[in-house]
Amino acid sequence: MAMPQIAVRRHDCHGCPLHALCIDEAPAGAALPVQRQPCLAQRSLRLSAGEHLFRVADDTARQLYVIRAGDIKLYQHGRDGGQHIVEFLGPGAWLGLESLFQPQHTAAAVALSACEVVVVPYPWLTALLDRQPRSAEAFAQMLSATVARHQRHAAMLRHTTALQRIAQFLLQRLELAGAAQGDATPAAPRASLPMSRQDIADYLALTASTVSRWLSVLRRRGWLVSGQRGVTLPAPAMLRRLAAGEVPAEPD
Amino acid sequence: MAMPQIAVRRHDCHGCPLHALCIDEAPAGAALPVQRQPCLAQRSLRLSAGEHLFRVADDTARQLYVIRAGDIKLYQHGRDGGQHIVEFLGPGAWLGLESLFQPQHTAAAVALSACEVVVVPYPWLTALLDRQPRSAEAFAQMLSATVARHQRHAAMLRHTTALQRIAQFLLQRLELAGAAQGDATPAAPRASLPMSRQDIADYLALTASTVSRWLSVLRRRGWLVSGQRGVTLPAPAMLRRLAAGEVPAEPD
DNA sequence: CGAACTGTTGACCGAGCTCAAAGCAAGTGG
DNA sequence: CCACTTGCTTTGAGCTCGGTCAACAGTTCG
Repeated sequence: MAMPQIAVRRHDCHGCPLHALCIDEAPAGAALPVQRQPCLAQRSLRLSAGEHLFRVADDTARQLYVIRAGDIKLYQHGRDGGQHIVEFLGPGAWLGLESLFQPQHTAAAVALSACEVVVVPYPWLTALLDRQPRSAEAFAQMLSATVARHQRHAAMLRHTTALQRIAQFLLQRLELAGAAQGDATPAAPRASLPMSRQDIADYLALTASTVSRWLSVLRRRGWLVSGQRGVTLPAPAMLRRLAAGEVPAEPD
Repeated sequence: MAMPQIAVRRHDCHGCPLHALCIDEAPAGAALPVQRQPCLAQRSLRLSAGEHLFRVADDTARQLYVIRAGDIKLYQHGRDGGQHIVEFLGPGAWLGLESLFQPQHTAAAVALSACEVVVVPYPWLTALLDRQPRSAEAFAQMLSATVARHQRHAAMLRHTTALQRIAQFLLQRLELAGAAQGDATPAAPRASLPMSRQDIADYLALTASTVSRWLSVLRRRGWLVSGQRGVTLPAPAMLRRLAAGEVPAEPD
Protein backbone atom coordinates (compact mmCIF):
# COMPACT_ATOMS: atom_id res chain seq x y z
CA MET A 1 0.00 0.00 0.00
CA ALA A 2 1.98 3.00 -1.25
CA MET A 3 0.85 5.94 0.77
CA PRO A 4 1.56 9.26 -0.91
CA GLN A 5 4.56 10.75 0.79
CA ILE A 6 3.92 14.16 2.15
CA ALA A 7 6.53 16.63 0.94
CA VAL A 8 6.24 19.04 3.82
CA ARG A 9 4.27 18.30 6.93
CA ARG A 10 1.87 21.16 6.50
CA HIS A 11 1.09 21.78 10.10
CA ASP A 12 2.93 20.27 12.93
CA CYS A 13 1.57 23.22 14.81
CA HIS A 14 -2.00 22.96 13.75
CA GLY A 15 -3.28 22.45 17.25
CA CYS A 16 -0.74 24.88 18.61
CA PRO A 17 -2.02 28.01 20.34
CA LEU A 18 0.72 30.02 18.67
CA HIS A 19 -0.94 29.10 15.41
CA ALA A 20 -3.06 32.23 15.24
CA LEU A 21 0.05 34.35 15.59
CA CYS A 22 2.44 32.58 13.27
CA ILE A 23 0.26 31.19 10.52
CA ASP A 24 0.07 34.40 8.52
CA GLU A 25 3.65 34.41 7.43
CA ALA A 26 3.33 31.20 5.42
CA PRO A 27 0.23 31.80 3.34
CA ALA A 28 0.32 28.59 1.33
CA GLY A 29 2.93 26.03 0.32
CA ALA A 30 5.74 28.41 1.17
CA ALA A 31 8.84 26.88 2.65
CA LEU A 32 8.74 26.86 6.39
CA PRO A 33 10.65 29.96 7.44
CA VAL A 34 13.00 30.26 10.35
CA GLN A 35 10.43 31.96 12.49
CA ARG A 36 8.30 28.88 12.37
CA GLN A 37 10.82 27.07 14.45
CA PRO A 38 9.30 28.00 17.79
CA CYS A 39 6.26 25.97 16.83
CA LEU A 40 8.36 22.92 16.30
CA ALA A 41 10.84 23.37 19.08
CA GLN A 42 8.26 24.02 21.76
CA ARG A 43 9.31 23.42 25.26
CA SER A 44 6.37 22.33 27.33
CA LEU A 45 5.74 21.90 31.00
CA ARG A 46 3.48 19.59 32.98
CA LEU A 47 1.68 20.54 36.16
CA SER A 48 -0.44 18.43 38.44
CA ALA A 49 -3.51 19.82 40.19
CA GLY A 50 -2.66 22.32 42.90
CA GLU A 51 0.83 23.00 41.57
CA HIS A 52 1.85 26.61 41.00
CA LEU A 53 3.15 27.80 37.65
CA PHE A 54 4.29 31.03 39.29
CA ARG A 55 3.50 33.10 42.36
CA VAL A 56 3.21 36.81 43.05
CA ALA A 57 6.61 38.53 43.01
CA ASP A 58 8.23 35.54 41.32
CA ASP A 59 10.75 36.38 38.65
CA THR A 60 9.09 36.30 35.25
CA ALA A 61 12.17 34.52 33.88
CA ARG A 62 11.55 36.53 30.70
CA GLN A 63 8.97 34.12 29.42
CA LEU A 64 5.25 33.62 29.21
CA TYR A 65 3.03 30.61 28.81
CA VAL A 66 0.27 29.20 26.68
CA ILE A 67 -2.07 26.58 28.08
CA ARG A 68 -2.30 23.51 25.91
CA ALA A 69 -4.41 21.37 28.22
CA GLY A 70 -6.01 21.73 31.63
CA ASP A 71 -7.41 24.63 33.63
CA ILE A 72 -5.49 27.27 35.54
CA LYS A 73 -6.63 30.01 37.87
CA LEU A 74 -4.92 33.38 37.93
CA TYR A 75 -5.23 35.17 41.25
CA GLN A 76 -3.98 37.90 43.52
CA HIS A 77 -3.96 38.17 47.28
CA GLY A 78 -6.62 40.31 48.91
CA ARG A 79 -5.65 42.33 51.97
CA ASP A 80 -7.56 40.04 54.32
CA GLY A 81 -5.89 36.83 53.22
CA GLY A 82 -8.72 35.87 50.91
CA GLN A 83 -7.70 35.59 47.30
CA HIS A 84 -9.06 37.53 44.37
CA ILE A 85 -9.35 35.44 41.24
CA VAL A 86 -8.56 37.44 38.14
CA GLU A 87 -9.54 34.81 35.61
CA PHE A 88 -9.98 31.13 34.96
CA LEU A 89 -7.95 30.12 31.96
CA GLY A 90 -8.34 27.09 29.73
CA PRO A 91 -6.60 25.57 26.70
CA GLY A 92 -5.34 28.16 24.23
CA ALA A 93 -5.12 30.98 26.78
CA TRP A 94 -1.96 33.00 27.36
CA LEU A 95 -0.49 33.48 30.82
CA GLY A 96 1.86 36.19 32.01
CA LEU A 97 0.49 39.04 29.91
CA GLU A 98 -0.04 41.15 33.01
CA SER A 99 3.71 41.26 33.65
CA LEU A 100 5.03 41.24 30.12
CA PHE A 101 8.62 42.52 29.88
CA GLN A 102 8.57 43.26 33.57
CA PRO A 103 10.81 41.73 36.22
CA GLN A 104 8.21 40.20 38.53
CA HIS A 105 4.79 38.62 38.29
CA THR A 106 1.95 40.63 39.77
CA ALA A 107 -0.33 37.62 40.05
CA ALA A 108 -0.08 33.92 40.77
CA ALA A 109 -1.13 30.99 38.59
CA VAL A 110 -2.05 27.59 39.95
CA ALA A 111 -3.27 24.48 38.15
CA LEU A 112 -6.84 23.38 38.90
CA SER A 113 -6.31 20.10 37.11
CA ALA A 114 -3.44 18.32 35.41
CA CYS A 115 -2.06 20.78 32.90
CA GLU A 116 0.31 21.08 30.01
CA VAL A 117 1.65 24.54 29.26
CA VAL A 118 3.92 25.71 26.48
CA VAL A 119 6.80 27.99 27.46
CA VAL A 120 7.31 31.05 25.27
CA PRO A 121 10.53 32.95 26.03
CA TYR A 122 10.40 36.68 25.35
CA PRO A 123 13.16 36.44 22.72
CA TRP A 124 10.99 34.14 20.61
CA LEU A 125 8.12 36.53 20.94
CA THR A 126 10.13 39.63 20.11
CA ALA A 127 11.78 37.88 17.18
CA LEU A 128 8.37 36.97 15.86
CA LEU A 129 7.02 40.46 16.49
CA ASP A 130 9.98 42.20 14.89
CA ARG A 131 10.23 40.08 11.78
CA GLN A 132 6.63 39.88 10.95
CA PRO A 133 4.53 43.05 11.04
CA ARG A 134 1.14 41.39 11.08
CA SER A 135 2.01 39.30 14.09
CA ALA A 136 2.72 42.39 16.14
CA GLU A 137 -0.74 43.57 15.21
CA ALA A 138 -2.29 40.23 16.17
CA PHE A 139 -0.46 40.22 19.45
CA ALA A 140 -1.45 43.79 20.25
CA GLN A 141 -5.01 42.83 19.40
CA MET A 142 -4.87 39.95 21.86
CA LEU A 143 -3.48 42.22 24.58
CA SER A 144 -6.15 44.80 23.94
CA ALA A 145 -8.78 42.06 24.01
CA THR A 146 -7.47 41.10 27.43
CA VAL A 147 -7.84 44.69 28.58
CA ALA A 148 -11.38 44.77 27.20
CA ARG A 149 -12.21 41.45 28.86
CA HIS A 150 -11.08 42.71 32.24
CA GLN A 151 -13.07 45.88 31.76
CA ARG A 152 -16.16 43.82 31.02
CA HIS A 153 -15.58 41.63 34.05
CA ALA A 154 -15.09 44.65 36.28
CA ALA A 155 -18.31 46.06 34.86
CA MET A 156 -20.14 42.85 35.66
CA LEU A 157 -19.12 43.08 39.30
CA ARG A 158 -21.04 46.29 39.75
CA HIS A 159 -24.74 46.84 39.63
CA THR A 160 -25.40 43.11 39.42
CA THR A 161 -26.93 40.88 42.06
CA ALA A 162 -25.39 37.62 43.22
CA LEU A 163 -27.82 35.61 41.10
CA GLN A 164 -27.04 37.60 37.96
CA ARG A 165 -23.33 37.04 38.44
CA ILE A 166 -23.76 33.32 38.96
CA ALA A 167 -26.02 33.01 35.93
CA GLN A 168 -23.53 34.92 33.78
CA PHE A 169 -20.70 32.80 35.06
CA LEU A 170 -22.53 29.57 34.22
CA LEU A 171 -23.34 30.83 30.73
CA GLN A 172 -19.72 31.84 30.28
CA ARG A 173 -18.56 28.35 31.22
CA LEU A 174 -21.22 26.90 28.96
CA GLU A 175 -20.19 28.71 25.80
CA LEU A 176 -16.57 28.08 26.66
CA ALA A 177 -17.33 24.37 26.63
CA GLY A 178 -19.29 24.84 23.40
CA ALA A 179 -16.38 26.62 21.72
CA ALA A 180 -14.00 23.84 22.72
CA GLN A 181 -16.24 21.33 20.98
CA GLY A 182 -16.29 23.44 17.85
CA ASP A 183 -20.05 23.74 18.11
CA ALA A 184 -20.31 20.09 17.21
CA THR A 185 -22.95 19.79 19.91
CA PRO A 186 -24.54 23.19 20.16
CA ALA A 187 -27.47 21.87 22.17
CA ALA A 188 -25.36 19.99 24.73
CA PRO A 189 -25.84 22.22 27.77
CA ARG A 190 -22.93 20.87 29.75
CA ALA A 191 -20.41 23.11 31.47
CA SER A 192 -17.38 22.08 33.45
CA LEU A 193 -16.60 23.68 36.80
CA PRO A 194 -13.08 22.54 37.62
CA MET A 195 -12.80 25.08 40.43
CA SER A 196 -14.15 25.01 43.98
CA ARG A 197 -17.16 26.98 45.19
CA GLN A 198 -14.78 29.23 47.08
CA ASP A 199 -12.93 29.93 43.83
CA ILE A 200 -16.16 30.81 42.07
CA ALA A 201 -17.01 33.10 44.96
CA ASP A 202 -13.60 34.79 44.80
CA TYR A 203 -14.03 35.27 41.07
CA LEU A 204 -17.48 36.80 41.39
CA ALA A 205 -16.72 38.83 44.54
CA LEU A 206 -19.17 36.78 46.63
CA THR A 207 -18.94 34.21 49.42
CA ALA A 208 -18.94 30.47 49.06
CA SER A 209 -22.16 30.45 51.09
CA THR A 210 -23.93 32.73 48.65
CA VAL A 211 -22.74 30.80 45.61
CA SER A 212 -23.89 27.54 47.15
CA ARG A 213 -27.23 29.06 48.14
CA TRP A 214 -28.11 30.34 44.69
CA LEU A 215 -26.89 27.22 42.94
CA SER A 216 -29.26 25.30 45.20
CA VAL A 217 -32.10 27.61 44.21
CA LEU A 218 -31.35 27.05 40.53
CA ARG A 219 -31.21 23.31 41.13
CA ARG A 220 -34.50 23.38 43.03
CA ARG A 221 -36.14 25.18 40.15
CA GLY A 222 -34.75 22.82 37.57
CA TRP A 223 -32.65 25.36 35.69
CA LEU A 224 -29.55 23.40 36.71
CA VAL A 225 -29.01 19.66 37.05
CA SER A 226 -26.32 17.76 38.93
CA GLY A 227 -24.07 19.57 41.27
CA GLN A 228 -20.37 18.98 41.67
CA ARG A 229 -17.51 19.71 39.30
CA GLY A 230 -19.68 19.48 36.21
CA VAL A 231 -23.12 20.82 35.54
CA THR A 232 -25.82 20.64 32.89
CA LEU A 233 -28.01 23.60 32.12
CA PRO A 234 -31.30 22.49 30.61
CA ALA A 235 -32.63 26.00 30.20
CA PRO A 236 -29.92 28.40 29.04
CA ALA A 237 -32.59 30.79 27.82
CA MET A 238 -33.92 31.20 31.35
CA LEU A 239 -30.38 31.70 32.66
CA ARG A 240 -29.89 34.43 30.11
CA ARG A 241 -33.00 36.16 31.42
CA LEU A 242 -31.72 35.82 34.96
CA ALA A 243 -28.32 37.18 33.95
CA ALA A 244 -29.97 40.18 32.36
CA GLY A 245 -31.86 40.88 35.57
CA GLU A 246 -35.28 40.42 33.98
CA VAL A 247 -36.35 38.21 36.86
CA PRO A 248 -36.62 39.69 40.37
CA ALA A 249 -34.47 36.90 41.82
CA GLU A 250 -36.81 35.42 44.39
CA PRO A 251 -35.03 33.20 46.92
CA ASP A 252 -37.50 30.36 46.44
CA MET B 1 22.70 90.98 22.68
CA ALA B 2 23.92 88.00 20.63
CA MET B 3 22.18 84.93 21.98
CA PRO B 4 24.00 81.67 21.22
CA GLN B 5 22.29 80.06 18.29
CA ILE B 6 21.09 76.57 18.97
CA ALA B 7 22.36 74.15 16.33
CA VAL B 8 19.66 71.52 16.65
CA ARG B 9 16.65 71.94 18.86
CA ARG B 10 17.35 68.92 20.99
CA HIS B 11 13.81 68.05 21.88
CA ASP B 12 10.85 69.51 20.22
CA CYS B 13 9.08 66.53 21.68
CA HIS B 14 10.43 66.79 25.17
CA GLY B 15 7.05 67.30 26.74
CA CYS B 16 5.51 64.84 24.30
CA PRO B 17 3.86 61.72 25.71
CA LEU B 18 5.29 59.68 22.85
CA HIS B 19 8.69 60.61 24.21
CA ALA B 20 9.04 57.46 26.28
CA LEU B 21 8.42 55.34 23.23
CA CYS B 22 10.53 57.10 20.63
CA ILE B 23 13.44 58.51 22.58
CA ASP B 24 15.44 55.29 22.61
CA GLU B 25 16.29 55.31 18.97
CA ALA B 26 18.25 58.55 19.16
CA PRO B 27 20.63 57.96 22.05
CA ALA B 28 22.55 61.21 21.84
CA GLY B 29 23.40 63.78 19.19
CA ALA B 30 22.33 61.45 16.41
CA ALA B 31 20.56 63.00 13.46
CA LEU B 32 16.84 62.97 13.88
CA PRO B 33 15.69 59.84 12.04
CA VAL B 34 12.60 59.49 9.95
CA GLN B 35 10.68 57.76 12.68
CA ARG B 36 10.96 60.82 14.84
CA GLN B 37 8.70 62.63 12.45
CA PRO B 38 5.49 61.69 14.21
CA CYS B 39 6.67 63.70 17.19
CA LEU B 40 7.05 66.76 15.04
CA ALA B 41 4.10 66.33 12.76
CA GLN B 42 1.63 65.64 15.52
CA ARG B 43 -1.97 66.21 14.72
CA SER B 44 -3.76 67.34 17.82
CA LEU B 45 -7.39 67.79 18.75
CA ARG B 46 -9.13 70.12 21.14
CA LEU B 47 -12.15 69.21 23.21
CA SER B 48 -14.24 71.34 25.48
CA ALA B 49 -15.74 70.00 28.70
CA GLY B 50 -18.51 67.48 28.11
CA GLU B 51 -17.49 66.79 24.52
CA HIS B 52 -17.01 63.16 23.49
CA LEU B 53 -13.80 61.94 21.92
CA PHE B 54 -15.54 58.70 20.98
CA ARG B 55 -18.53 56.65 22.05
CA VAL B 56 -19.21 52.94 22.44
CA ALA B 57 -19.46 51.19 19.06
CA ASP B 58 -17.91 54.15 17.26
CA ASP B 59 -15.48 53.27 14.54
CA THR B 60 -11.94 53.38 15.89
CA ALA B 61 -10.83 55.11 12.70
CA ARG B 62 -7.62 53.11 13.06
CA GLN B 63 -6.12 55.55 15.50
CA LEU B 64 -5.58 56.07 19.17
CA TYR B 65 -4.98 59.09 21.33
CA VAL B 66 -2.62 60.51 23.88
CA ILE B 67 -3.81 63.18 26.30
CA ARG B 68 -1.61 66.23 26.30
CA ALA B 69 -3.72 68.39 28.61
CA GLY B 70 -6.98 68.06 30.51
CA ASP B 71 -8.88 65.20 32.08
CA ILE B 72 -10.94 62.54 30.37
CA LYS B 73 -13.19 59.84 31.73
CA LEU B 74 -13.40 56.45 30.06
CA TYR B 75 -16.69 54.69 30.67
CA GLN B 76 -19.05 51.94 29.64
CA HIS B 77 -22.80 51.68 29.94
CA GLY B 78 -24.20 49.58 32.74
CA ARG B 79 -27.36 47.61 32.03
CA ASP B 80 -29.48 49.89 34.15
CA GLY B 81 -28.56 53.08 32.38
CA GLY B 82 -26.00 54.08 34.97
CA GLN B 83 -22.50 54.34 33.65
CA HIS B 84 -19.48 52.39 34.78
CA ILE B 85 -16.32 54.45 34.78
CA VAL B 86 -13.30 52.42 33.76
CA GLU B 87 -10.70 55.05 34.48
CA PHE B 88 -9.99 58.73 34.84
CA LEU B 89 -7.17 59.71 32.54
CA GLY B 90 -4.91 62.72 32.70
CA PRO B 91 -2.04 64.22 30.70
CA GLY B 92 0.31 61.59 29.25
CA ALA B 93 -2.26 58.79 29.28
CA TRP B 94 -3.12 56.73 26.22
CA LEU B 95 -6.69 56.27 25.02
CA GLY B 96 -8.08 53.54 22.82
CA LEU B 97 -5.89 50.70 24.03
CA GLU B 98 -8.95 48.60 24.83
CA SER B 99 -9.91 48.47 21.16
CA LEU B 100 -6.51 48.46 19.52
CA PHE B 101 -6.57 47.13 15.96
CA GLN B 102 -10.25 46.40 16.32
CA PRO B 103 -13.08 47.93 14.32
CA GLN B 104 -15.15 49.46 17.10
CA HIS B 105 -14.62 51.10 20.46
CA THR B 106 -15.86 49.13 23.46
CA ALA B 107 -15.92 52.15 25.73
CA ALA B 108 -16.63 55.86 25.49
CA ALA B 109 -14.37 58.79 26.32
CA VAL B 110 -15.63 62.21 27.31
CA ALA B 111 -13.73 65.33 28.35
CA LEU B 112 -14.18 66.47 31.94
CA SER B 113 -12.43 69.72 31.24
CA ALA B 114 -10.96 71.48 28.23
CA CYS B 115 -8.58 68.99 26.65
CA GLU B 116 -5.92 68.66 24.05
CA VAL B 117 -5.30 65.18 22.69
CA VAL B 118 -2.72 63.97 20.19
CA VAL B 119 -3.96 61.69 17.44
CA VAL B 120 -1.83 58.61 16.75
CA PRO B 121 -2.86 56.69 13.61
CA TYR B 122 -2.19 52.97 13.72
CA PRO B 123 0.22 53.17 10.75
CA TRP B 124 2.51 55.46 12.74
CA LEU B 125 2.39 53.08 15.63
CA THR B 126 3.05 49.98 13.58
CA ALA B 127 5.83 51.72 11.68
CA LEU B 128 7.44 52.63 14.96
CA LEU B 129 6.91 49.16 16.37
CA ASP B 130 8.26 47.39 13.31
CA ARG B 131 11.33 49.50 12.81
CA GLN B 132 12.46 49.70 16.34
CA PRO B 133 12.52 46.56 18.45
CA ARG B 134 12.78 48.25 21.82
CA SER B 135 9.71 50.37 21.16
CA ALA B 136 7.60 47.26 20.68
CA GLU B 137 8.80 46.10 24.04
CA ALA B 138 8.02 49.44 25.65
CA PHE B 139 4.58 49.46 24.11
CA ALA B 140 3.84 45.91 25.18
CA GLN B 141 5.00 46.87 28.63
CA MET B 142 2.57 49.76 28.69
CA LEU B 143 -0.28 47.52 27.58
CA SER B 144 0.56 44.95 30.19
CA ALA B 145 0.75 47.71 32.80
CA THR B 146 -2.77 48.67 31.77
CA VAL B 147 -3.91 45.11 32.32
CA ALA B 148 -2.21 45.06 35.72
CA ARG B 149 -3.75 48.40 36.65
CA HIS B 150 -7.24 47.14 35.85
CA GLN B 151 -6.59 44.00 37.85
CA ARG B 152 -5.56 46.11 40.82
CA HIS B 153 -8.60 48.32 40.49
CA ALA B 154 -10.90 45.31 40.25
CA ALA B 155 -9.18 43.91 43.35
CA MET B 156 -9.78 47.16 45.19
CA LEU B 157 -13.49 46.96 44.53
CA ARG B 158 -13.79 43.78 46.55
CA HIS B 159 -13.37 43.30 50.23
CA THR B 160 -13.13 47.03 50.77
CA THR B 161 -15.67 49.29 52.44
CA ALA B 162 -16.97 52.51 50.97
CA LEU B 163 -14.67 54.55 53.19
CA GLN B 164 -11.59 52.57 52.18
CA ARG B 165 -12.37 53.07 48.51
CA ILE B 166 -12.86 56.78 48.94
CA ALA B 167 -9.66 57.13 50.94
CA GLN B 168 -7.71 55.18 48.32
CA PHE B 169 -9.22 57.27 45.57
CA LEU B 170 -8.26 60.51 47.27
CA LEU B 171 -4.70 59.29 47.80
CA GLN B 172 -4.53 58.22 44.19
CA ARG B 173 -5.58 61.68 43.06
CA LEU B 174 -3.12 63.19 45.48
CA GLU B 175 -0.05 61.36 44.26
CA LEU B 176 -1.20 61.93 40.70
CA ALA B 177 -1.12 65.66 41.40
CA GLY B 178 2.26 65.22 43.08
CA ALA B 179 3.70 63.39 40.07
CA ALA B 180 2.52 66.15 37.74
CA GLN B 181 4.40 68.71 39.80
CA GLY B 182 7.53 66.61 39.65
CA ASP B 183 7.56 66.38 43.41
CA ALA B 184 8.46 70.04 43.53
CA THR B 185 5.97 70.37 46.37
CA PRO B 186 5.91 66.98 48.05
CA ALA B 187 4.13 68.35 51.10
CA ALA B 188 1.41 70.17 49.18
CA PRO B 189 -1.57 67.95 49.95
CA ARG B 190 -3.79 69.27 47.18
CA ALA B 191 -5.70 66.96 44.84
CA SER B 192 -7.93 67.95 41.95
CA LEU B 193 -11.31 66.32 41.48
CA PRO B 194 -12.43 67.40 38.03
CA MET B 195 -15.24 64.85 38.02
CA SER B 196 -18.67 64.94 39.65
CA ARG B 197 -19.64 62.98 42.77
CA GLN B 198 -21.70 60.72 40.58
CA ASP B 199 -18.61 59.99 38.49
CA ILE B 200 -16.59 59.17 41.58
CA ALA B 201 -19.39 56.88 42.70
CA ASP B 202 -19.52 55.16 39.31
CA TYR B 203 -15.78 54.69 39.44
CA LEU B 204 -15.79 53.19 42.94
CA ALA B 205 -18.96 51.15 42.45
CA LEU B 206 -20.87 53.21 45.02
CA THR B 207 -23.67 55.77 44.97
CA ALA B 208 -23.31 59.52 44.87
CA SER B 209 -25.08 59.56 48.24
CA THR B 210 -22.52 57.32 49.86
CA VAL B 211 -19.60 59.25 48.42
CA SER B 212 -21.04 62.50 49.64
CA ARG B 213 -21.79 61.06 53.07
CA TRP B 214 -18.27 59.81 53.71
CA LEU B 215 -16.63 62.92 52.29
CA SER B 216 -18.70 64.86 54.79
CA VAL B 217 -17.47 62.61 57.58
CA LEU B 218 -13.86 63.18 56.53
CA ARG B 219 -14.49 66.92 56.38
CA ARG B 220 -16.13 66.90 59.80
CA ARG B 221 -13.11 65.12 61.25
CA GLY B 222 -10.65 67.48 59.63
CA TRP B 223 -8.95 64.91 57.40
CA LEU B 224 -10.20 66.82 54.38
CA VAL B 225 -10.60 70.55 53.80
CA SER B 226 -12.70 72.40 51.24
CA GLY B 227 -15.20 70.54 49.23
CA GLN B 228 -15.88 71.05 45.57
CA ARG B 229 -13.74 70.31 42.53
CA GLY B 230 -10.49 70.60 44.42
CA VAL B 231 -9.55 69.28 47.82
CA THR B 232 -6.70 69.53 50.29
CA LEU B 233 -5.74 66.59 52.47
CA PRO B 234 -3.97 67.77 55.59
CA ALA B 235 -3.47 64.27 56.95
CA PRO B 236 -2.51 61.81 54.19
CA ALA B 237 -1.09 59.46 56.82
CA MET B 238 -4.49 59.08 58.42
CA LEU B 239 -6.07 58.54 55.00
CA ARG B 240 -3.56 55.79 54.35
CA ARG B 241 -4.61 54.11 57.57
CA LEU B 242 -8.24 54.43 56.58
CA ALA B 243 -7.50 53.02 53.12
CA ALA B 244 -5.77 50.04 54.70
CA GLY B 245 -8.83 49.39 56.85
CA GLU B 246 -6.98 49.91 60.11
CA VAL B 247 -9.75 52.11 61.40
CA PRO B 248 -13.25 50.64 61.97
CA ALA B 249 -14.89 53.41 59.90
CA GLU B 250 -17.32 54.90 62.40
CA PRO B 251 -19.97 57.09 60.79
CA ASP B 252 -19.31 59.91 63.28
C1' DC C 1 -13.24 3.98 60.60
C1' DG C 2 -11.95 8.61 61.70
C1' DA C 3 -9.88 13.04 60.11
C1' DA C 4 -9.84 16.80 57.27
C1' DC C 5 -11.83 19.20 53.79
C1' DT C 6 -15.56 20.91 50.84
C1' DG C 7 -20.21 21.87 50.20
C1' DT C 8 -25.00 23.01 52.08
C1' DT C 9 -28.23 25.31 54.86
C1' DG C 10 -30.14 28.34 58.55
C1' DA C 11 -30.52 32.65 61.60
C1' DC C 12 -29.08 37.02 62.29
C1' DC C 13 -27.05 41.50 61.21
C1' DG C 14 -25.04 45.45 59.11
C1' DA C 15 -23.16 48.26 55.19
C1' DG C 16 -24.71 50.55 51.64
C1' DC C 17 -28.79 51.32 48.40
C1' DT C 18 -33.37 53.50 47.59
C1' DC C 19 -36.32 57.07 47.96
C1' DA C 20 -37.17 61.57 49.07
C1' DA C 21 -36.52 66.30 50.49
C1' DA C 22 -33.93 70.19 51.07
C1' DG C 23 -29.68 73.20 50.31
C1' DC C 24 -26.54 75.48 46.86
C1' DA C 25 -24.26 77.17 42.72
C1' DA C 26 -24.50 78.85 38.07
C1' DG C 27 -26.96 80.45 34.26
C1' DT C 28 -31.14 83.01 32.04
C1' DG C 29 -34.34 86.46 31.13
C1' DG C 30 -37.19 90.17 32.67
C1' DC D 1 -30.82 93.17 40.58
C1' DC D 2 -33.86 89.57 41.36
C1' DA D 3 -37.18 85.64 40.34
C1' DC D 4 -36.87 81.38 38.22
C1' DT D 5 -34.89 77.29 36.33
C1' DT D 6 -31.69 73.57 36.22
C1' DG D 7 -28.47 70.52 37.88
C1' DC D 8 -25.42 69.02 41.53
C1' DT D 9 -24.64 68.07 46.35
C1' DT D 10 -25.94 67.00 50.94
C1' DT D 11 -28.55 64.70 54.39
C1' DG D 12 -32.20 61.74 56.50
C1' DA D 13 -35.12 57.28 57.21
C1' DG D 14 -36.11 52.73 56.13
C1' DC D 15 -35.07 48.43 53.85
C1' DT D 16 -32.68 44.72 51.45
C1' DC D 17 -29.09 41.88 49.88
C1' DG D 18 -25.44 39.46 50.91
C1' DG D 19 -21.95 38.63 54.62
C1' DT D 20 -20.92 36.39 59.14
C1' DC D 21 -21.15 32.74 62.11
C1' DA D 22 -22.29 28.28 63.02
C1' DA D 23 -24.02 23.64 62.57
C1' DC D 24 -24.39 19.77 59.68
C1' DA D 25 -23.83 16.62 55.58
C1' DG D 26 -21.08 14.55 52.02
C1' DT D 27 -16.38 13.18 50.07
C1' DT D 28 -11.70 11.84 49.96
C1' DC D 29 -7.90 9.79 51.81
C1' DG D 30 -4.97 7.94 55.44
